Amino acid sequence: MNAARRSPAITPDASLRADDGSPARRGRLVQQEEDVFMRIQEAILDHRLPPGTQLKEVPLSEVFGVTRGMLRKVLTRLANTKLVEQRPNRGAVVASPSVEESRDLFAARRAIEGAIVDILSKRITRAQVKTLRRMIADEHQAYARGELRSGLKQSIDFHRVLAEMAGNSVLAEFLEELVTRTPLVILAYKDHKAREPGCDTDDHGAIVDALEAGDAATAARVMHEHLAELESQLNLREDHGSTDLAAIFSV
Amino acid sequence: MNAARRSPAITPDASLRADDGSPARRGRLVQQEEDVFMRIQEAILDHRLPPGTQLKEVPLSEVFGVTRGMLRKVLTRLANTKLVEQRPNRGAVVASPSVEESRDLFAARRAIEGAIVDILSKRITRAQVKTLRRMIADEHQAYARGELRSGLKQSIDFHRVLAEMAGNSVLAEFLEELVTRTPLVILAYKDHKAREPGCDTDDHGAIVDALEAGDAATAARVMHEHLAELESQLNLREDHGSTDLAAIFSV
DNA sequence: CACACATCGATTGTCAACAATGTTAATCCG
DNA sequence: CGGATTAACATTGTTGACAATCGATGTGTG
Repeated sequence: MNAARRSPAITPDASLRADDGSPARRGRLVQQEEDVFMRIQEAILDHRLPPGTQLKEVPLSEVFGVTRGMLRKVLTRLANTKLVEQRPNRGAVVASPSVEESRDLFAARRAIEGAIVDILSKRITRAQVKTLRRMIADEHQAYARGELRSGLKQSIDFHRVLAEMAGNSVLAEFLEELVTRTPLVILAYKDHKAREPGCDTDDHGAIVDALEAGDAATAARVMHEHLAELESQLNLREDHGSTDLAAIFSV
Repeated sequence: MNAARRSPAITPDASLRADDGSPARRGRLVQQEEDVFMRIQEAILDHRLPPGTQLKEVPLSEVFGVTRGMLRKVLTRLANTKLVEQRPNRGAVVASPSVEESRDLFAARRAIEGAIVDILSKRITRAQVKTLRRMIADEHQAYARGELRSGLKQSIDFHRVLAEMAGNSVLAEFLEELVTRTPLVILAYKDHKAREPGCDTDDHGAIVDALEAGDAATAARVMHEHLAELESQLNLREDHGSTDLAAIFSV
């Protein structure tokens, strides 16, 4: 079910090195695992490790200075969140989300975030509104200064915080996974002819307005539109998925 | 965040044995892992391994005739679906869902299954309606014959199939997790004074009716009510969670 | 020359011994 | 005798060596 965009089997030595070779290890082996997990995750989400890249265990473990077993655990964790795909006996590769999967992801986000704002509209506090408003202001500032990357990160955090505030840990965890997967989908399918995808409208502000007013229906509607717009900025036409030989050789 | 209902550290030798000691192993080591996974999962969902039970690696691996490493992987997988809790350096125990977690779970199911019926109402086929109707009939028969366990299992399958039919793999996977966790919650919190919780109303039929009619709103509403009723049959009052000493010693 | 088959190197998967940590029980003061 | 300290044990966590598998390359044959 994965888009068959296969990148060459990069051995990413130069790409994401930098580990203190110092053997200053305490009981923080778990810390170390977390660190490796985050580093690889970030590399994937930045497309420093593009979809399809083979993640070989030995080179990677050497780069990070951890044992192969540890790295293996990290790869499994990344597979759990669908950022990498583990093929039995054939190693792990960076996931290539298919169009269908990407659409499903956005549909799922609509469902879950719709529920989140619905819940939140009934229990949001003054302080929370204030926090959200400040986040939006910061976000706008970042965009205004042209700091696209920072702005995007803050946009994402807005959605995360919304989920936390709703106080439903189950939904929050699900959304966390979806929000993490979103950048991979965006980078994989962003339409180069269109403008940079992102939450640089004022939908966030409108959502907070509705939440403050306790207007669940409006909040949900704006959230839906917001996500639909984000999705619409992507180039999610079918083909991609099935290596279309005819098209490739322009027959 | 877990209900502190701690059961004695059962070493479940007699409880779930039975493994072919025959060394008829082929390349099916992964099969074996799946088998152990399912066996433990079923034991948990049946409350043969009640919440709080310690799952020690050596005894369990011996019972199933697998290596400790294999069992360890299984425990991690079970922890991923929240059926067991892994405490660093202190082993794994069967999860004790808290009241809050249980409520969140039902709220999440409402959100996700609401979205599922909404999607499905727009694309359901004749054949699918027929399949669902047959499932409902079978389910009713089971209940009518007093086969409670079978009926419950079929009720659950109904929800699963609905998710599959909607064709959104992301939502389907989320729901799969929630549906799996539900029996644990039910068994942990079922109100012994009330009647056996389950889907033995005809809500399922009403949902299919609405789906067939393409009436998304009604389908979603009935689904909501259906889940709300199931939740209401549980004894989800606060306390449970924080070992209430005063109550225990009736001070 | 195309295709099936065998061999070799590279890579992943498994295991059993070892290390680290937590838990329990005994011991030693105060 | 209560409470802390420490020693012995039980349990989990990690590692490096070994085994199984895959993919590529080369070879033989119709």
